[in-house]
Amino acid sequence: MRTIGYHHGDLRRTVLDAAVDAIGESGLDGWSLRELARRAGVSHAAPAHHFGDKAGLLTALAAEGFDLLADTLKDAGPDFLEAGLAYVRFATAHPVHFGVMFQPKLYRADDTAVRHARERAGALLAQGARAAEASPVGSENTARAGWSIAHGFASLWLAGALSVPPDADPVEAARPVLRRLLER
Amino acid sequence: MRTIGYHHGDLRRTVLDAAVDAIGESGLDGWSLRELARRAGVSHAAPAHHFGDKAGLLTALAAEGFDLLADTLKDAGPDFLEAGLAYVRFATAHPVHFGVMFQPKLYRADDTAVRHARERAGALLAQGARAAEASPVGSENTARAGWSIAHGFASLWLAGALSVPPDADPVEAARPVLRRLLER
DNA sequence: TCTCCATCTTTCCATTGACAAGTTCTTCAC
DNA sequence: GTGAAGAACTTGTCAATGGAAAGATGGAGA
Repeated sequence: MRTIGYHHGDLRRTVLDAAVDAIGESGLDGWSLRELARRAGVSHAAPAHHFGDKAGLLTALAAEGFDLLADTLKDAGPDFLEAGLAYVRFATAHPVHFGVMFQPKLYRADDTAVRHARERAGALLAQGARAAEASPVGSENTARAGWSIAHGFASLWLAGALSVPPDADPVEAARPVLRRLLER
Repeated sequence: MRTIGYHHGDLRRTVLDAAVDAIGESGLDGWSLRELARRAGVSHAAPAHHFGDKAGLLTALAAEGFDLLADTLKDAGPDFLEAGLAYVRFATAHPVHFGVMFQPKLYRADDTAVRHARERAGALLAQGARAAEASPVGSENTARAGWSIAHGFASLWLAGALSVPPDADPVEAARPVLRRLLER
């Protein structure tokens, strides 16, 4: 990989990383394509070649996010609780991706790469739900409950809405909360 | 209320409503202060007098959102399930407010009006959690579980992530899901 | 009636997103 | 090894935007 000269070498990756940094620092509307180009040391129009426009860049981020989520869920295995904790682990490890993924108006949700990655993650989520509920009766609601509680906890954590010690581990904080859904 | 002449009469309210419309149509970055001013029939700098800047307008929206949420929770009473359903009802009835409220980087979360409204809503939420769990042991996790599942369901519903009939009622769809947390 | 001040307008500038056209480099067929 | 084709990037441009500054308007109270 070269980093000097007319051809950057890995501009697509560099701009995506810069976007994650910039959005992480300043929020979903505190960044510009031109700023990313400056950070990457290229001209202001270079990112457009790879992503088209802002929505195109966010589309790439969303696709990458669903893929990372699927990877995390796959590593966690089919256990219901572990899948939920993996979901929280992904969201807190990749907060920018997570934030973009579930704001479909910001990107092209019907993009092929996004659809494939989202379906892969969805299949792994459904697998975790089937592990918890053997009977098919009501299994859809069980799946939605598990997805909801994991998604909700992650969202509230990232929004800073939960009053927790500053150095707390989100996954360990989530464990007793997600358990509430299983044990009673 | 007048709508012509130098003084608009109720520009603040008008611009807030226009912002809700615009964000609802085009998403959180598909709107501009100048567009809102045009919709309201005033000069492009008029909104700045009431809100300062974009973050100021979103701050007003967030404060209004937490107030509306508190109102909805108050109407629902202290029952745990009803509070959760009220949470979903608020989120789906005011999706733009809900979306802004939990993206604190977009506005000034330490604003006085926002803080007061958020604390009022938080107190009502905590009251619903106490109703479910008499013993103080683990009640914090119960509260977080309830908030998480309601927040998660609402977020996923608004993101279009749940596969449901197009005319389905979100509150009725949420009922069996939230029940999973109570009955087992 | 006079004065103060909230409300709104006009003017201005740096920044941005997006497009068009041109330049540099790489790759691959022959 | 060479030359054509295309990918990667640059330069130039334009309308739109956010935000600030300074001025105009009119309502409300003394």
